[in-house]
Amino acid sequence: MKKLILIDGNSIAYRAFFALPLLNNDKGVYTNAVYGFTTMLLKIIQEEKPTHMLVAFDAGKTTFRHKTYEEYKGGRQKTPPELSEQFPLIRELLDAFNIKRFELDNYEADDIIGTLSKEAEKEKWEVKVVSGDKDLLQLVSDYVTVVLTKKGITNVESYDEALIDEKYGIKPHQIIDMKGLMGDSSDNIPGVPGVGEKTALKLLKQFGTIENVLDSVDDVSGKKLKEKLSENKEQALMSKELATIFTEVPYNLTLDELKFGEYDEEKVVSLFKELEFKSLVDQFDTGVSAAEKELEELSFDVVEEVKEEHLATPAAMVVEVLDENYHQADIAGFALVHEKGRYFIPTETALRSDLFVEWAKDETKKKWLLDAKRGVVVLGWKDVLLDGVDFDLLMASYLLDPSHSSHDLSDIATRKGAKSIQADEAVYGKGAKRKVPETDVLAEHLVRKANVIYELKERMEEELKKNEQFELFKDLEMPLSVVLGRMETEGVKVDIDQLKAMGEDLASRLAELEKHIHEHAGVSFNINSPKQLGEVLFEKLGLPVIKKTKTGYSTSADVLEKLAEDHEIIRHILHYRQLGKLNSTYIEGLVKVTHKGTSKIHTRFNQALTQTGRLSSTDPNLQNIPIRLEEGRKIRKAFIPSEEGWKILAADYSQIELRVLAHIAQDEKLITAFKEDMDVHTKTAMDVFHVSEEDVTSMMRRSAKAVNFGIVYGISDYGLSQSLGITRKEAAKFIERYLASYPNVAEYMERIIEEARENGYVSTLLNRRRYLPELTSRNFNQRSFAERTAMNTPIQGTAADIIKKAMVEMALRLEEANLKSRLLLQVHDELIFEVPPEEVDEMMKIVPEVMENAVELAVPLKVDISAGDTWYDAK
DNA sequence: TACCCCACGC
DNA sequence: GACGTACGTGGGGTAC
Repeated sequence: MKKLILIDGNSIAYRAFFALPLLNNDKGVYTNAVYGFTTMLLKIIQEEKPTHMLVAFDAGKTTFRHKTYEEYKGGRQKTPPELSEQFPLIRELLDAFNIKRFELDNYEADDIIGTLSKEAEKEKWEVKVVSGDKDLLQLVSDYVTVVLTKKGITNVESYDEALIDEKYGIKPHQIIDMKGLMGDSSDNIPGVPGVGEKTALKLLKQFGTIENVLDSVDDVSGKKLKEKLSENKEQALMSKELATIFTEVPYNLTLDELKFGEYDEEKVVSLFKELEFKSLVDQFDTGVSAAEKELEELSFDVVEEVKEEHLATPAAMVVEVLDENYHQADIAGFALVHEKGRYFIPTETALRSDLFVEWAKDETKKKWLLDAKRGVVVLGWKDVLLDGVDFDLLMASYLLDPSHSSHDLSDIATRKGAKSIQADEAVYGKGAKRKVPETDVLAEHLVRKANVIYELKERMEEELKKNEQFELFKDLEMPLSVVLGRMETEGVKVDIDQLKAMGEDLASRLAELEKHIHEHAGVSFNINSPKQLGEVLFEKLGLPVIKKTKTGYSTSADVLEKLAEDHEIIRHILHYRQLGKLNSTYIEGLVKVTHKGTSKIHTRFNQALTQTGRLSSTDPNLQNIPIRLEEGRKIRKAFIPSEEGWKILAADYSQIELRVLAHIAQDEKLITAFKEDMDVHTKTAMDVFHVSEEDVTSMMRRSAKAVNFGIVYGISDYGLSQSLGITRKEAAKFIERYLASYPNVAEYMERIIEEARENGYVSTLLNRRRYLPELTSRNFNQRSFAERTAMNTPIQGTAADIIKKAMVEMALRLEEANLKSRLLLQVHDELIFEVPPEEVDEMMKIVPEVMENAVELAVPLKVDISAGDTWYDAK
């Protein structure tokens, strides 16, 4: 049975505002109406357990009723600003709860509610209307109940036909007749003077409707009343009209769209935190609430010896590893859920079973996992091949909405309205306390997880298909996770002795520098402490303070650069910082994670994290190995092929983002520039400064490059001003000139923002999505940020799509051609391979071919490639 | 342990 | 006008 709750947003907000004292949070934002609204909402959800919900708001000042009666709602007190400023927060709240809200010019919330309640009634849904306004009672029927606030906000009364009859002695449809007669001072509906509730009801009991009353005025008892009725005939009819809810509002919603149930708990909690609704935060915070929730009984078997019957497919599969870093990690246990049953399989039982191992590697046996790469890699380390992965809930969740910061199964389950399960953290503990629990606890938790995966697979795929993201999911990200898993498992070989030698060299130079700096300062202090450094520079040495941070003086590189002239010590400090970074992050950091026996580093690529679709790399991050300064670049000499005589081959896309921009914006000038393989920064300089190629100075090119950079990364005028060392105004002018030079780009920027506002999201070439709810934010910064994101994400995201596609195709090609070459790393626009000497020539041909033809754009894609003995030499 | 500052890559 | 402004990861310091 479907149950629809329709809430009169304005009415409830007003009630809440006046019922509660003016609360505000520490930022001075008033929150009492939001708070009241929230408690009301939660109560309704909890008590009514609706399947569908909608909150309607009044839009604007005038409605069609003003045409009938100019004075409609006249004389009303203006909404207090303390209340109006809370409406955007209420909208935000509803969005966080994934509750549809709706408002429409010319119509009141009542009319929207009326229309939808009639609609739902036709479908025989149960409808509850929530408001503080008695007018709504006219909607009551066999299917529709109206819940009116009594005192305060959570004190309510449900009206059905019987209660209306009991209270008023009339039918719901007569409510409008009652209003017509008695009027409504709050809406400035006149009614008939001298007629109040009592008289109105008496008349209606006798005559039924206003029309009948007026037609039979002669039969009305009381001389005065007769007179009043005759005199105010028109007014009474008009009043009835005004009180009548219009139930044919044109709306573009379907009832199905009002579905309620899946929402982002994180968003809700973070909004509650922002609003300082402490009690609600406690109630909602994931760990707590999930742990407290009663879990439904779920039966399962613990497998003692793997048999055929345990291995039906398709099967949801959990390969549990507690360590965040799954490389060479212990498996805590397995769970399988399929149509034949639910099973927990202890690690050893599974791994020593030939049946299980054969099943795992059988491509035709379909497996559904959460984080397939994790499962594949961890089993790979145990020499168990996992094939036939047919569904990855992690990837599905990420593609549907990358903005969720957690893809913990319990979070996904909550969001998607699946059976709730405990968060891993609640079962395993966190930090130092994290450990494998008792077997029965573990077994049940794993089975529950597999069960959720099993439950959600179809629905997630449906959603992906609806979004036209199924191909992206199935043909790109899923195969890519296998490719990435292989890259991670393969690892990159490092020359550990060379790293250590560089470290020793750095250490001694750092000691030298430290001595110099302390001498210059006249005091011994920790140079790595921004606090101590700030005190030395700005208090002891009295250097001018350029910038402050929240906690003290800023000592960032750009600040220090500005002080370089003022004191000799600054150069040394900058150098110290540079070498210190190299030593701690890159030398010590890399040595720490290099496997002793194999001298290899196994990073993990996070495929479900960035908002744009790029990958990220952790433990260690191999996507930020130094290159720009020679000193740091030398680190790359330590990255070597894993086999004697092999080469490192690096292939990078040239200006892929700007090529993508040229394509998306269909900008002829840019397209031509790329077709002619021009230097794009020089070309930009020519166009922006209106000079010929010969007249482009290095300064102009540098500026043009910075602007192009800004376009690609979506930086603001402020960001551009920082990178060019100019004022914000100048930077803004610069951007303006750029856009004037490339009108199609300017047009694209406008169009994409408009489109994003309409759709609520932007997409890439391969339909990757990013939702941008802040585009309608009342906060200038949030909105501007969302606008830049709207412009930038399709560019960066499409570039990510392209290289991902190239990776998947490259893996296929290597296999087909039976090549020994291996893909090792991806650095956003660059692929790193290790290649046996006899394959170098072939790879130098194949790699660019695959990369350049990954997709077809209006401009050619260009790949630069080179090979060398180390990563350093592949330049 | 959580946060800040700083710095590396794209 | 809006006062904070590409995306990531990681190391070191510091306050709790």
